[in-house]
Amino acid sequence: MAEQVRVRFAPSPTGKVHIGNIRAAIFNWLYARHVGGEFLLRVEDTDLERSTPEAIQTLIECMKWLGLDWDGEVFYQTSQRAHHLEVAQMLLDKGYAYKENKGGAGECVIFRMPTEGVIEFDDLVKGHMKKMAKDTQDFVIVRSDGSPVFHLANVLDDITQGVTHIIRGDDHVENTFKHIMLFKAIGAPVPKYAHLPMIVNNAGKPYSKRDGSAFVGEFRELGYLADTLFNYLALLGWAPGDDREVMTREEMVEAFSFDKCKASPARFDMKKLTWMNGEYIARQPAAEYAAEFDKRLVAAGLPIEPLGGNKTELLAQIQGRTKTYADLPGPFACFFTEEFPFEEKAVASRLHTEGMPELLDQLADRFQNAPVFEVAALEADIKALGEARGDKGMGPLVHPIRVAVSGGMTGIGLFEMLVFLGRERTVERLKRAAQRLREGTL
RNA sequence: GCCCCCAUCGUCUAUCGGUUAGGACACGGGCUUUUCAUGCCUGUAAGAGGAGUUCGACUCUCCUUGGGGGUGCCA
Repeated sequence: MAEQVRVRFAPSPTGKVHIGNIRAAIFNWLYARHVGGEFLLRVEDTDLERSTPEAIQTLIECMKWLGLDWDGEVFYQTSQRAHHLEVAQMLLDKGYAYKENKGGAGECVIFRMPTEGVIEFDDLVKGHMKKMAKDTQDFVIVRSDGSPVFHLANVLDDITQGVTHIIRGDDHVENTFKHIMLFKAIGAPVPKYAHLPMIVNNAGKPYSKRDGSAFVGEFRELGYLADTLFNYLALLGWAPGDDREVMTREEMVEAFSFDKCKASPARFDMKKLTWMNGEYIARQPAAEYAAEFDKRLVAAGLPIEPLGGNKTELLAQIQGRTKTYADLPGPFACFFTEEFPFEEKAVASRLHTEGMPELLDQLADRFQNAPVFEVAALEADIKALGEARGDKGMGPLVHPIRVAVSGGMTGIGLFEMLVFLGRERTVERLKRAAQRLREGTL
């Protein structure tokens, strides 16, 4: 009977959750779900300075937001202090560790590393790893102030939690040689290890907050979906082996394996993340999208009902054009208020031309007298007018109308836009723009 | 300095000795439509360098170079 797989995510709560860290959580989760094992959450809160209840709360919120559900109760490292110290004493008694007054700070407990032979292990992603014992050094396991050090606490907790696979960042490879000796000294089985490559910036250096958004919360605020971030991060250092990229959780769980993990660092590409977010937004249920849209309207101080037209139909037009929620309401503010902003560049390039006020007035009249105010009819009419004027395409008419009516150069299809706004409002906005151009206030 | 690891388009990656080295993002061109988008078609673009093993190397071995990690009474 195969042993039950048990993995863990063991962050120290620092208030913010770094993407490199959460990616380790994602890989742990993916592996646990793939093999039907358990995914545990251990909070390494031994740094009393930084481990505040708020920091722990933030961590848990990020986990929940990303759908990284863990099994069992949250395990707090501080609860194990007595046990850590007990084992340290045992190690001392058995001669695996010794006391020393290093640098005069008082006596600390130091673990003895071997001086001969090799220490080796098979990393699930990096392959066979080995180190000569002579290249290792003894290390402190209990500080002179009596507190257990990371190495001791981490290993001991993994033993008491019954962790079978340790999946963590590449920066821990060197620690592994120490930890293996600790497991052996304690007489516990050595778990399997999988070290994930680091996420780096454009310069190939570790990705930090200086490179842009580096914390989970920031991506959330910027309007990225949890599913997007999860999917994108899963693809940094792992690929299913075929050409799939946008995948469901189930597909990722099914396809996950360590031998498809890369051993080299991966760069974080904001552009691809944004593209993927657009894919996820386009696939969102309309109601969910509408709820997010409303949040952004409220945040912008706008009413949640459009000035005219059917909101559901309007959002259906906008949804497929949304890359991130941070873009909202942006160019779509014109559907909700008369106080929409005019983009300076758009005005300069499309409206500040000879005879524009007259043209806008002419168009206003034309719309006023159009027999029907519908997409197809309006499009045919403008096309006809353009041809009569000898224009090349509809651009010379469409661009000015768009800017006059919406303030910008992007948005939904122009004629759909006009119909949503309605005849009256369209005519009024065209005339107002013409007037402001004459006054020089636009 | 010493130790460990890594190396395919600009980026993320596929390839597990024999391929016109594939896909995606980004970028360029075209069509739908010289309106915003989408969609579709399409172009540019890669095995760091050098030895070796082999009938045959991106793939295996070694060296060089480049990059990353570690070298705390941090985690």
